[in-house]
Amino acid sequence: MPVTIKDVARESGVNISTVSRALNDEYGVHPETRELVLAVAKRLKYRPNRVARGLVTGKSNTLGLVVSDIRNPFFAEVARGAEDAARAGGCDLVLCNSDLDARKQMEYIHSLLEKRVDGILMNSVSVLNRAQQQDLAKCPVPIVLLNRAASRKTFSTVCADNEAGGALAADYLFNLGHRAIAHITGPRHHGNLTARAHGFLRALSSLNCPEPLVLYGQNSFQGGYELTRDLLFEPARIAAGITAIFAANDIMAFGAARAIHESGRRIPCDISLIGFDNLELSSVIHPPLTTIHQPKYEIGKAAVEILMRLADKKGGRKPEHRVLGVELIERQSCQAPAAL
Amino acid sequence: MPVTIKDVARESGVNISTVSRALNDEYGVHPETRELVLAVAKRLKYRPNRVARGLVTGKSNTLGLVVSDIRNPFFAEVARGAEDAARAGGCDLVLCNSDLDARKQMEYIHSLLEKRVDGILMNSVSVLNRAQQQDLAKCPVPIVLLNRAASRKTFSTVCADNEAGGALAADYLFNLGHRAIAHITGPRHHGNLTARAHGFLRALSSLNCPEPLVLYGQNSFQGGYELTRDLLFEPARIAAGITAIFAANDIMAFGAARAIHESGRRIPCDISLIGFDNLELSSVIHPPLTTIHQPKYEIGKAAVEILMRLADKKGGRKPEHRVLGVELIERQSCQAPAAL
DNA sequence: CTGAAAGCGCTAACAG
DNA sequence: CTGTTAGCGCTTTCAG
Repeated sequence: MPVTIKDVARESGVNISTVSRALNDEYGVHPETRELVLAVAKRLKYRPNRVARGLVTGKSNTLGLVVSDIRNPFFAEVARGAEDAARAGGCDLVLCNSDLDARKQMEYIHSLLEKRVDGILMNSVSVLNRAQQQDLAKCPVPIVLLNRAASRKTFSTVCADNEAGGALAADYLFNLGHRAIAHITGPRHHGNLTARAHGFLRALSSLNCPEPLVLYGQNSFQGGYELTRDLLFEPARIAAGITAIFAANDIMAFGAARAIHESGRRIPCDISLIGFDNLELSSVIHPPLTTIHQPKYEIGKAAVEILMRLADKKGGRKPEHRVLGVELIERQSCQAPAAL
Repeated sequence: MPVTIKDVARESGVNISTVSRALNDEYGVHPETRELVLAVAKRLKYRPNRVARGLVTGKSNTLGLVVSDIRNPFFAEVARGAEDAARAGGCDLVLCNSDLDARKQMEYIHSLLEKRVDGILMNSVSVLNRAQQQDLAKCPVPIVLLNRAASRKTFSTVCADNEAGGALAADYLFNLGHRAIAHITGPRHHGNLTARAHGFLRALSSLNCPEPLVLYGQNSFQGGYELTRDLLFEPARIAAGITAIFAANDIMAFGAARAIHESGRRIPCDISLIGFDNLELSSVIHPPLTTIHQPKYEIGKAAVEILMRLADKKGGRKPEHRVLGVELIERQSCQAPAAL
């Protein structure tokens, strides 16, 4: 039904390969012929069938993006960066939500491969078992891991400098005068969060600050809420004198804020609170949250750029690793401790 | 490089068309042959090339999703619903961010058509000029408009019952005892917001409530903030006695909350605030926002279902219109006015 | 039930 | 510079 290259060829009295060249090549076709072909194509509203082209070229100009859940504002931002970069490079992005489920994730990967995507962006590989990871390693297209440190040699990675971010938070709180600090974070072994904690603790210790209280829990609003509630309500807690809290991410910080409010304390007068991520909402809550900015958009963008470079040359596809800088965004959730 | 249907055929000693049938058809092939083929396919780790298949069948099993910005949590939720439904139906979803820019939007549409998507979900068509809309109308694949009332006969639509939502807000505030109410909303002519305002005003008037103050501004955090600030600070404002505000959406409500805080007033003691959308963040802010829930996930899901049904039968592709219900989510940002 | 053959729409040598 | 000829990997008649 739609008009094909053949129609254009017939209508302009040339061979279809000439049409193809006129439409794609920069040269190798007489200017006049090209003009003619282009004119006819336009008149006929010809739209090349990209799947046919893909079949012969072996490239689909499509990238796959596998995130746990696009509703997570972090990934939404990454996705936007990725999509913009993909579009700039002439690629489409297909969206997959894995829910961090290994089976689902593998299904998506295979589905993407069947569609012959040119590359895949993925936010986590850690839920996969050994066999699955090896399966992935011999994937025919390049894969870049979002938000993962450069551990696995087989995949490219893009992530923020989590350790530096942790250190930034430490310096800031310390310089404000805080000495009794708590850090609330997710599970004990979680690549990014662990790196943040590490940077935080190291910076504090090099500042000769008393060791902070570190609480592990769920990496979620609820987790941040519960951890903080425990911190503030348990009378036996050493935490009695805590003047500042560093939450491993903004979501947890939101939970912490709720718990702080409920305890009748105020931010920042009674307790300073600092987060990590700089989600858009962190400027929306009251008081606006001071936090460590992660370049989410740039992470997506960089990942796609790596992917497209890798997809281009069939040869040297050496994995590439990129660590992006973070920065402190000072808003209104921190101040010097009351005691000072 | 990857293993093709030909390899499977050779390896199992049958013709490629038999392989094709064994893999796709439910019948018409001898059970033993089928077993054999399936076994060989598995052993060889055969993955059908879906673009090749698409070329001959004319279907890509791909849907396009064009939203203004996936970072808008509303669309992220819609996208998730759409993706889940698409996946359930064996389709992929390609993500496009139009920024509500007409040119970009048309480029995406054409790009999607070149990829031969089976259908398109789109969140707005109102930025397009007449010619562009007509162009769209004769699009070879079905299009469903998200979040649009069933005005245009040419496209299918899915949206929430905005008017009913506005009425819900009105009843709630009125029953709480509020009589001096303000409604802050976006531009004067904005399909959804207008419908909300309409439902709100109508319900109030049928309740014999004094007419509320309606303020038009930007449909954004900033807009909500500025409108509310004007409302609270302008001494000349009739608004002196306002006890409740209905914001046309949660984002504006967040802005309003900020302005209210800054004016030294408290929610809900001094002013009640109700939003619309029920974004996830609305339960995160302090105090948790009472709002009208819109079934965002379901909107995406319904849209994809319509699309897939329409894409299936080449024949009767009558546009379909669906209006989904809304509901009041009572949290802590509203109470009876102090005067009572 | 299975094989042979045609062809989806396009690109890519290879001649001319 | 342009036409001819092969396919890309698969589905789909059409015979057998």
